[in-house]
Amino acid sequence: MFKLTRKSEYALIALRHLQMNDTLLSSSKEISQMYMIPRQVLAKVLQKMVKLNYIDAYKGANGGYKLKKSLKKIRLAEFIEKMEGPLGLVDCNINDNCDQIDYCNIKMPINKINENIKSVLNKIKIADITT
Amino acid sequence: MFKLTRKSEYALIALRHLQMNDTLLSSSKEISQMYMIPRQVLAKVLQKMVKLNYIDAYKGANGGYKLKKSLKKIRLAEFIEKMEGPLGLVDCNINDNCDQIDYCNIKMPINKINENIKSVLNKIKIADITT
DNA sequence: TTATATACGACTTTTTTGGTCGCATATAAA
DNA sequence: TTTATATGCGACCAAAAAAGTCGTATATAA
Repeated sequence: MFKLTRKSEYALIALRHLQMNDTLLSSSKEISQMYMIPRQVLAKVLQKMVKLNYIDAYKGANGGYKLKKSLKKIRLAEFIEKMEGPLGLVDCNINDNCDQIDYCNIKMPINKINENIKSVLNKIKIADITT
Repeated sequence: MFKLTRKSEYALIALRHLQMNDTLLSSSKEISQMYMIPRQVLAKVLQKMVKLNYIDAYKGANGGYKLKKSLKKIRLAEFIEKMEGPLGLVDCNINDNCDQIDYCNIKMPINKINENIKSVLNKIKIADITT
């Protein structure tokens, strides 16, 4: 209703783990076991972060993941949006095929709130919440 | 993922309508038709707002709803929490029977973010987004 | 060559949300 | 006092989103 998906939680947990083990590689197996996260789910989250250039992947035996970007430089709102789509109080700001749009009396003001929330979340860096 | 439920949207739309028609009663039928909102769903939302003391209900023919509390005095975060449960980035802050809690490395910092978000949403009054 | 890692699409299950139905109760007005 | 029309509410069903699983391909260190 007004919270992150589990995938984003897993992502944050994984990022923190990678940060703490910055010198070595960490595999999805290792992380999933340590934090009781379903392996395959975590794997996909990690793969997504690879694509988003947050982390690097190394294939093959002894492979794993490693931070690519400093967590101090990743803004929270940006991260959430990339991981789980546009953030905003209501849908209509995002996908504009809303039946009620002609009758809706709260669209514009809600847009302002969305901007406020984004701005708050963008002042926060991932490192702020994992350190 | 990070937005209001439709019920809260409906609630906001209804509140605004009631505000504009402050002198008379508005029925759920009237509001549902005007904004293309399913009648029964809206009815429940209105009933909930009655229980929460935001609006007054008048039964019987010519009955309907009327604002009870000024929208200028209702804080957004408080409203959202009462309408759809605790708000926060992650569940674990709320319901503490989380399997991962012992292993989770982000709980406390996330709590701070939750407080930030709440504080932002609490500075906003319903009237701010319906006027 | 084998064991072990990532990559990824298809699929299923579970949970949450959205919406419907039926019936009880209250009340204004004919 | 009957009728039409409102709210109140619990049980139920449907749709959508989120969470999790499975199978298979590919890369690579030992």
